[in-house]
Amino acid sequence: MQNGEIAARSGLRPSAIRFYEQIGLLPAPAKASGRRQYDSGALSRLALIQFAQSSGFRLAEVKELFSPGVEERAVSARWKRLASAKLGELNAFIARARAMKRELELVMRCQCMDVEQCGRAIQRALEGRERPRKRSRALMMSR
Amino acid sequence: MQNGEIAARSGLRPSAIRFYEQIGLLPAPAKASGRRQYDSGALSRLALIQFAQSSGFRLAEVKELFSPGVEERAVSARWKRLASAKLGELNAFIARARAMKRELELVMRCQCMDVEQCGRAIQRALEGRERPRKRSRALMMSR
DNA sequence: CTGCGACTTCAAGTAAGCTTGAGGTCAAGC
DNA sequence: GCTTGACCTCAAGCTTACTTGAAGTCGCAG
Repeated sequence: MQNGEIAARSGLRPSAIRFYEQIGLLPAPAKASGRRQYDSGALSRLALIQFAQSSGFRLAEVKELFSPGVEERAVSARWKRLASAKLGELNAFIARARAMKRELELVMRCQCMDVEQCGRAIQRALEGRERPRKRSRALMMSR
Repeated sequence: MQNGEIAARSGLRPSAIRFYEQIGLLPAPAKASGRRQYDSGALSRLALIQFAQSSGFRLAEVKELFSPGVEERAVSARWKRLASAKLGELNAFIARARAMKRELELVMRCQCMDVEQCGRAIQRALEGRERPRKRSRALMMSR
């Protein structure tokens, strides 16, 4: 199986496969006349990568899942550590998303005619409330 | 009020203020001997920008809020259009986050000893399920 | 006069996860 | 022998919201 085929089977693009290899997420396979030759193990590994990603793990974390620490020989142990941290992140994340929803619902009742008026209204409403010192960067949405 | 002061009052950094001006989010103020001189209107505008951001709007969307289309002279009308779109995104977003939670809870029951075994297990579990053709990129978490 | 701090401009760097482009190689088919 | 298509490498680009760095300007205190 070479790059085009494993890409098609995994639903990724050949460039993504090469990228994973480049960052050390996928081991470099044997090559025949310059071309990568993959076996079904590589396909399983890609499935695992994709599953982990869809569960919210970043590639760096997936990499961590693949490379055991001293006392974490079992994959399940690594999964559990990573997953419980991620669950915490997700909860914070959902809470933040809900707070945004509440703000949006307030916005839906906006009566302001111009930006100046609206800016002053927001400013008054926020007065006294503590301002976050550092931008939260907690939540981003896709395009 | 010059850059340092409006930055301190808004909780932003001077560089951020200049950046907003650069991308056309904040109108260029008058300058005295090369330095920007802001009035309280600028501060209100920054408050509005920050509020919009905290509600999940990207800067490009905030910009749209500031520049009316043909039939949308009132800020409230623009807010409503943007906010209802954003509410939809947020809901999709929360749904995705919850799906991730379910996956993570599955992962917490993982018994696999090595990556190969785990990859195969995932692969079997996913067999038959349709694979997303295009990566969703729907959700990202902060560090 | 010198130093200081706050400001200026402009360009480049950051994170994440890839994609895209340029330019080259390889085996098969006609 | 030539084209085609799939692959290769390497570097750079994409997105968002800024920050950082280099180098210069400004007014004021001492």
